[in-house]
This record gives sequence, C-alpha cells and structure tokens, in this order.
Amino acid sequence: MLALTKRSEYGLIALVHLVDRRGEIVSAREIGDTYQVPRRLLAEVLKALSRAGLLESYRGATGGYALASEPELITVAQAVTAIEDAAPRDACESDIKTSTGWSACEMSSTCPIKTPIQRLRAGIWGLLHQTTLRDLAHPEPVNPFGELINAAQLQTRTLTDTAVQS
Amino acid sequence: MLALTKRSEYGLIALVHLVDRRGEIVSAREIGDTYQVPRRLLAEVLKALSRAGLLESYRGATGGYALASEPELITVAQAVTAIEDAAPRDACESDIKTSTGWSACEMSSTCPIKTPIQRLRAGIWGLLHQTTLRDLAHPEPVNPFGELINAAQLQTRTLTDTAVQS
DNA sequence: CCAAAGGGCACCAAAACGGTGCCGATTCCG
DNA sequence: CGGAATCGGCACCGTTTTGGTGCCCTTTGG
Repeated sequence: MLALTKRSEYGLIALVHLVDRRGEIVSAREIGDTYQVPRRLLAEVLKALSRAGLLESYRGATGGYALASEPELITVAQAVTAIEDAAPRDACESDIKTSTGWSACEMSSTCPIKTPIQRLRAGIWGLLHQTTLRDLAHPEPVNPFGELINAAQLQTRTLTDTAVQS
Repeated sequence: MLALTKRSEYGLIALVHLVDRRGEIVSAREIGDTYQVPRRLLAEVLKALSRAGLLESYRGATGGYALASEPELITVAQAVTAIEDAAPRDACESDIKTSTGWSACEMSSTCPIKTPIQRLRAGIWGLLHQTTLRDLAHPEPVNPFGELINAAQLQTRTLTDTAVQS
C-alpha cells in the first residue's frame, strides 16, 4: 500500500550502483553480493530493466549490466514501471480502451473521488517521474538530513502520459 | 505497489461523502449503497477511521458516522495510515527503537539508496499529508481535466513525523 | 574447453488483500 | 416494551501479489 516492492527497491539499488560504476560492466553477482540482495531475484529485476531498455546487458564470461543512458535521463517512474510488470492503476481508473472510446469504471457516475484519486496518483507518479537516478545517487556524502525533494510543480498528467510501458 | 488499496479508496470515498453531508450523521449502509461498495467491508474501514479519531461514530437505530473535524484538517495521509493497519514502511527503513537509540537496517552501511528512498517515500507521504479532504471534495463540478496538484515544497520529514498512528 | 555471465521458464511458500459471517451492545421509534 | 437498525468485535476464507528459487540453455572471454 503505497510502498515500493522489494523488487523495485532492489532495482533502484542496482541502478544507483550502476551510476557509481558508470562506464564499467557490472555483474548481477557483484551487486547482489555488495548489498546482500538475493542474487537470483536481483537477476530477475535486472532482466526486466534490461528489457525495458534502461540497462544494457552483456553476456558471456565478463558480462553484466551497464546504464543504457545518462543517470539524469532515467527516472524512478521508468524503473518502477519496468520492474513491476504493468503500469499500476487503481480500481478507479481501470478504464478500458474500446473501439468507441473508453469504458469507465462502473462507479464513475456516482464515485465522488474518481478525479481526486486520479490527481493523487498523478501527483505521486509525477514525483517518481521527475526523480532521476542522479537525484537518487549520492555523488557526495550527502547532507545527513533535511534535504528537499525538488517536487515543485507536480503536474496532473493522464496516466497514459506517465506510463512509459515498453 | 504504489497504489491505494481498495480499503483506502473506500475510506476516501466515505470521507468525501461525509464532507458533503457535513453536520448530518450518515450510516455505513447509506454510503455503501450509494457507491455500491461492499457494505460489510466499508463498515470495517469506517470503524478504523473512527478508532483513529477521524470520524465520530454514533450507535443505535439512527446511528452512523460524521467527520470528527473540519475537512481541511483531515489529510489523506491520516486516512490511509488509519485504514491500512500500520504505518507503511519500506524494508530500508525498518529501523527499530532500542534502549540506546535506533538500530538501522542491516544494509545501512552499504545500501546506496537508503536515504534517497526515504526521501522518495517522504515525498509521497508529504503529498498525501498535505492533501486534505477539502482538496478531495468537489464542492463545484470541478474542471473536467487539467487541475494542478498543489504539491510544491514537499519537505523531507522523518517517517515518525508523518505517521500519525493511533 | 571451461567457467562465468545473462535469458527463459516454471514453480513455490508466505503474506497481503478483498470480502464475509456471526453475534453482542446501543439506541431510536412506534 | 419490543423490534429494528445501527455500530463494535472477532474470526474466518479464497484469491492475488510478493518474495524467492531451480533448472537449463546460450553466450563469450580466457
């Protein structure tokens, strides 16, 4: 409930690690060992990130993974949508595309918070969308406490805009 | 994964409904029937909100629920933490209070995104924390699309600040 | 050739989620 | 007074999601 899954956490850990090791090819084993994350599961996550195009994978004996692009171009939203198999959606927004248009949620006529909940979700995803790997990475030791999240101007976008599903 | 549970949705629906009916005492039945939400489950959610002090409950034949305070004083974060049984926390932040202080997550020494993930979570919860029932309610028909979420200046707070658990 | 890497697929146990049943305590209302 | 309707508490249950693993194949550097 409004928490990242372990998979996503592991994925973000790996991504940040790859930011630190930029230019190199890093194996899943190294990442798993470094952070004591189940190697096998981490591999699954890395595969997902790779399939989504966020990572480049290299096979063979000295294979591994590397960022597919610059840290500031990879957003948390991208990572999470890549790792979680589908774009997350609340029941309220489980609209389905039809030939004619969209069939909305059954409650849409009466539900008093359909739009507000969508705005909430949009806000959350806006946050994830604008947070890049560079924001997550810690180039410098980082102030122990009290940083600001540069979350100004979260715009309402339709989910389809933010869902950068492969 | 980063989605509200049905319980939370139902709770928010109910809360918004109670905003509309402010001053009155509204039964769980009415709300459930209005939005076609499983009455029994809704009742469970309302009990939780009541226990958390967000709602006042009245028993007896004409009993029901009413907001315990003004809509602008009830935040989505409060509602969600009340409905979801516990304050949500990522594995990363499962610190435990001890006699001496805090025992941090096992990975803390190595985990490269502990603080960043906390900031993410703090950002999300900041958003929920600053969104009140008045923001969710729809006094006017609401612009069909394109509203802004006033999510400027999400500040990093420690989870314990935002977790207003009963 | 072999070791070490990723790729694919299937599978599993445990937890979370969505939902329900039952019964007791209150309290209005006829 | 006697329902009837309400909230309160507790237990339960099936399904889905999560977290995690096993196995085997392909690729590839040394």
